[in-house]
Amino acid sequence: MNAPDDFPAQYDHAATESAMYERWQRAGCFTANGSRSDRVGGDRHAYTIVMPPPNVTAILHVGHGLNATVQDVLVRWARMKGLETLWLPGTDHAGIATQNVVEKQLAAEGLTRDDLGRASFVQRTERFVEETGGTIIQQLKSIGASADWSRTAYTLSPDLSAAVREAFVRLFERGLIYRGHRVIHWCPRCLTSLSDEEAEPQETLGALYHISYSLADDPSQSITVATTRPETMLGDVAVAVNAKDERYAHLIGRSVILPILDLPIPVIADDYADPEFGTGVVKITPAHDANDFDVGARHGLPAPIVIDMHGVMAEVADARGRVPDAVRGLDRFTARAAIVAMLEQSGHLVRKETHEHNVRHCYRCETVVEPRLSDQWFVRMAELAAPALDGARTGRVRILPEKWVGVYEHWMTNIRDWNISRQLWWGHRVPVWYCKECDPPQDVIASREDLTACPYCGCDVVQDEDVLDTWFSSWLWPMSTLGWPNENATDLRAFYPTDVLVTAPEILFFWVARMIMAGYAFMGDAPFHTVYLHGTARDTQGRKMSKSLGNGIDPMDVVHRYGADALRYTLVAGMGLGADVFLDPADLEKSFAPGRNFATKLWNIGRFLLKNVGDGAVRPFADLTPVELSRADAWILHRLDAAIRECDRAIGPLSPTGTTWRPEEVAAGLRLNEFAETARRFVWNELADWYLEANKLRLLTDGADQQVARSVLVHVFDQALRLLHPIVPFVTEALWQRLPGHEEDTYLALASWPQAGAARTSVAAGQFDQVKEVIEQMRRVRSEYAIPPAKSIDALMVATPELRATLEHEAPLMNRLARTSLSFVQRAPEGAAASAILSGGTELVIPLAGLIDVGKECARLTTELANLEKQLRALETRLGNAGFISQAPAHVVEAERVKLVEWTTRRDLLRVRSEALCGKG
RNA sequence: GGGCGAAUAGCUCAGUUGGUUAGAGCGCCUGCCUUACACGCAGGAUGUCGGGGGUUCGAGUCCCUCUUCGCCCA
Repeated sequence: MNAPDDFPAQYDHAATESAMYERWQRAGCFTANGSRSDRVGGDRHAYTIVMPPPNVTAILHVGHGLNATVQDVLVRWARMKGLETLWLPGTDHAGIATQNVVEKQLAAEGLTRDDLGRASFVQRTERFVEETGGTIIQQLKSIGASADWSRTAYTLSPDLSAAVREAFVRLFERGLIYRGHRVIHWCPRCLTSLSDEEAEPQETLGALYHISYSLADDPSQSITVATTRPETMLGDVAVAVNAKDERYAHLIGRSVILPILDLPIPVIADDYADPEFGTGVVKITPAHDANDFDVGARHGLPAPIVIDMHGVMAEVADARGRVPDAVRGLDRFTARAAIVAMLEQSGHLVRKETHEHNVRHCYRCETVVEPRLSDQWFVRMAELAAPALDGARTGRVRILPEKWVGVYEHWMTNIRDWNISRQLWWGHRVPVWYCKECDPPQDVIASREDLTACPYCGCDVVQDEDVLDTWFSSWLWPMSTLGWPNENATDLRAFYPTDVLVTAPEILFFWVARMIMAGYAFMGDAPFHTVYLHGTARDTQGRKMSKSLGNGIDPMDVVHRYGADALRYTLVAGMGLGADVFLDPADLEKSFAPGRNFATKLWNIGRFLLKNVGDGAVRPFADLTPVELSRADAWILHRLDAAIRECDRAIGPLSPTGTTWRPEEVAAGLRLNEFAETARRFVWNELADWYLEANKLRLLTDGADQQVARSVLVHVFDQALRLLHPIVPFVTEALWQRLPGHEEDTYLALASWPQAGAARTSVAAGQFDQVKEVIEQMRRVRSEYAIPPAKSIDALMVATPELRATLEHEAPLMNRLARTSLSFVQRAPEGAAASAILSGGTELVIPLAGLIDVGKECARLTTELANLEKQLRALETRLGNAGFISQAPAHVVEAERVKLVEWTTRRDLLRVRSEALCGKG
């Protein structure tokens, strides 16, 4: 099994990964069993993460990879901790996005959705989803995502659609869903309304046009309004000034003449007019601006519509005679130029200045959004927001990084009603029917079941044509995927509430906040206790990776070239809490080689181990007695304990101790980069660089000690593989399967998480640190004086009495690793020599007559001595400070005293060396 | 315009309640194909912790202020 042939010097990820994933799946490693959850009488705590569902037709990009990797690390860790772990995957039907793609295909065939009609358009979209959907699921598998695919959900599936209906009807019955007539965001390309969140503001350099309106009763006077959208003036019904604005107070109640149309419109007083902005006079266009709509409503003004659904100038409603022939039929932006030209010609354009402002764009097609007056369905949010806000404030839900808490609270406290209807065909149809004859109690009928006749009069009914916002299904995701609204569903009882929600901050409002509201509204509890908002993948210039910029990295490309483990390692290691991950799309080697190199390093530790231990039986680690252990053994076990503790601390508690997070633990954990770095450092810099090197001699010498070394080595590597498994699952599993004593059909993916022993100082481990320091100092001297690596050199040690026996015993090891020939002496000899003072006061002297540069060594000693004396003086001052002694905690003062002794000894020894080499003074 | 946050080595960033001589990775320099690994080994250099002020025995860490940058919302 471990023949040299299948253990090449370099790890072959391609030969390992997909086969390993298959084995995990066949063994059911990722399948959760609800009946084992202690919430339904089982014997294990449950741990659940619901995967943010990618769009069903999406192709995996780095953002998905990053998101999935974070979740997979957490889930694999929880699984190893022995929890009944469910990572529930799925996809989102993505209303606008998917419909857009299909419409583009149709356009290529010269067709529109209207040519097909609703039913066949939906059919065609379903077919498209069947053909192309699911690609991303295969891709997630290839990066190692250990989701429970047997539970894969889809927002448009019958079960989840039923949940959507249930949620809608319940909210309708509670009076929280209503039909509203108001100005909403409209995409003239997608031909649908958008929620506030879907209309994304973008900084745009536009113009502010100052237009003069003459007074109707005195054409010699005029006032100037400032607007960024002059084309909407055709729909103006008033100009507003602030009542407190003395400049205009005398005009209130009079009329001005709307240029071009020559229509008199009133000057009204409204606080909406900001005296500080522009000229302080604002034109009021109720049908084409949400704020103006409110002003119009306050003043009982009409709302003429002069722009149609396509963004084209037209007399749509209440607008007879308002759109001149010259602009009728023009696109809004063309019309803007035409209107400006007309104003210029008639002398009404006072001036035009460049103006930077935010213009909202459709988040799916980037088209500039048009405010549009229409009838839409809204969810009343304030009542839903209250418990969700409370949940964050009381610590029921924590949001990490904490800087987002403020943003969340601000949004929640200023929440606006949610427009949930979309004029699309792809999605959940609004479950509302209109009776053709009678007038039902709430005017319309919201129903869980499809209606064919009015339940009140039996007459014909028609269903609302609109579909629901995609996010109206997404916000139910943590419940609906577990079986809600069936409150007896095993999964719902076993796994709800879930634990952590991992996503990008961009969808904090779109999705996360709404899920929390839905959780409280429908289940009476938050859907998760932790929101982990990770960073964004960016290129080296800090630009977000995106398809349109062409600066993305294809994760599949990385998987093929460097392996899934390399991808995951790079993403995790680069990801501070909430920090963006910087990658170079032009140089994959730079970004991903470190991950691949680490996998190879692990692989080679495995090779070394197999070569030196073989795959036969090894003494069980538990049988070893402390006296059998070498100092190196004690040291690596001590380091292992420390590494486990640090990893645990970095990744943090699985869940809050009680039902809410205590203030001191709110920010704890989820430092995946620290977790990765700690584990890497242990394996590479401690296990490989020191323990393996220190063990080479022992492993070559047959006998009882060799058996101890083998046992410790296998144990420590086994533990290290466990620590690293959540980050680099493939290479660790492949190695773990080859460990001596591995039992058939057992998987690292299900192995238990390492447990740290009690924290304690180990004398033997401390002694090994001394040995290590000697070797390091010897290497430094060798390097400094360019002593050829192969040349062995003599070195003298003046050891303190308590260390002498230890150091003598470890001399063979030191000689081997530092290429020295050590002798122990009572006092350092005179003469040209390089030296080092070790902690604890041991002196290392390397007589190098002829080899060393006395001046150089002298200068080095002098600098070291000067630095130390400076530090020592500062320390003495601190200890001489009455305030410090009396007010600092005792352990801090004590530590400073210990330091004083240590540094003084060192200073004295350095001074002697310095004087011996450089002469006194 | 309102709110939130950031500024630490050449680059990207750690530094969770103030308390070792401020760390890591990458990059850079020097030397090594030392029988697990050159995707490797050994050694090395690099910081007025953005400026100023304050609180404190003690500040990268807390407070104020200025500068620069970012994010969210209007």
